[in-house]
Amino acid sequence: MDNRSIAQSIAQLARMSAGDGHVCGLTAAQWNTLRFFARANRFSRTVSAFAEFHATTRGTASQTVKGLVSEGYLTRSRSDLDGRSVRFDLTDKGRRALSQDPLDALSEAIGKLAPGVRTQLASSLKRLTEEVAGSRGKPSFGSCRFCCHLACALRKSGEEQSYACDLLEQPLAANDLDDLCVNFETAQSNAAARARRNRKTS
Amino acid sequence: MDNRSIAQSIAQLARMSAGDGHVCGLTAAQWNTLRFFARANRFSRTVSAFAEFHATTRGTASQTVKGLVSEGYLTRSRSDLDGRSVRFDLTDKGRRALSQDPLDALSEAIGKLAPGVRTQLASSLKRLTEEVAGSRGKPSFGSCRFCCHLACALRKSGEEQSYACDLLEQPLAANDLDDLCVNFETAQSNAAARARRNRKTS
DNA sequence: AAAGATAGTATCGATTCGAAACTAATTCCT
DNA sequence: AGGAATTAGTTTCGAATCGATACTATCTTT
Repeated sequence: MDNRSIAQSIAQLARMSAGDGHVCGLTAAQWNTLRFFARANRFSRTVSAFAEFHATTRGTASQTVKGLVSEGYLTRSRSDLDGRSVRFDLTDKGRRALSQDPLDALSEAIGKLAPGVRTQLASSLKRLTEEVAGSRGKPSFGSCRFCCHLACALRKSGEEQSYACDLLEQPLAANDLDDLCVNFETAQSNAAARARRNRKTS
Repeated sequence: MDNRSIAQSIAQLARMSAGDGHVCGLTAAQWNTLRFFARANRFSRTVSAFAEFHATTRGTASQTVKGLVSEGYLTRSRSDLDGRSVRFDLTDKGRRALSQDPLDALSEAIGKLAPGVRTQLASSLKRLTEEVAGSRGKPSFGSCRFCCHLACALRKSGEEQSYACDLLEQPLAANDLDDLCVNFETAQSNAAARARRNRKTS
């Protein structure tokens, strides 16, 4: 099986699963949007971040989000840190809808793989995502847990660890660590970016 | 990393690669169509087979194909076996276009994986495709090489092997064996279908 | 304080898609 | 053999999607 066939089978799998049109009254674009806002952390639940993730324009993303807000799947709230910024959060209706996500057929199939095979698959996909994203100069969206901006500190009192984002200088809860973030960067890509900056200012 | 995240990263990878809009003047739908007609065998290069593969309707598929024919990427020819059937084949222009396929970024990334990892990935994807296709009662599209309808025979004269499709009763060349076919069936799914038929007629 | 960048929204036209209606050829069923 | 049911492909129509562009508001830089 050659590389091109494997690439196509990834595309094929995504197409079959992504909800062929309308399931539960939601379109494919709307499902993708709900999924994103369910997995993104509080810094990333914005129109811009979603547009980048979904590889579309902000205008299109804004429309899709607007539709979901008016149908009660998302709530809209302005940020108090940045007056331009708006954050969108899933409502209960949104969460309930996601429990019928057509993509679950794929999730379940993945669950049936042997544990070792599953882990191997996850790491291959992560690798491929970084590679492809890198080759077109886009950020690759990952979780804080593997991000170079994650700062850990042991609290004086007790054994508890506390986490924070070094870039945004904001605290992070332990169960925030696996959410997607726009600002995700690996140690490598960060070093590369730093080098680029230095070259420019010199 | 949970199953749902893995499922989403497959979707994400496909989206990033599938050509975000227009590359070389072709839309995402058109790229998918060209890819299919490049890989499908002569029994499967039809509107219906493509519609099924691409999880869309025959009407939509017909439109996309018509566009590619009028732009010179595909040729249209009626079948002489079945008066209803029409076969579409890639032109040189079509083949040339495919050499700039945006999906190649993913193919190349796959090529950089270690051989063992790559093989493991391919087999996981095959497994997942069958699983998901099975769960919604759709055929899963595979190559003759692994199909239960492949019949082999050793020619009397010489060591040469000859191949044929048992279902369509048509000869197959050696380099047809890796092309996609609508009629693909594994031994298991064939047995299941046979059992279903027997139950009905009894 | 002015210039520029960034977040989000609104509008327009082109494209896409799915549903349904339609033609033509083939197969199934007595 | 002859009519009903299927199947292959096309066409048409309306809804949804998307990208480009222009626009407002806020923040940042100088």
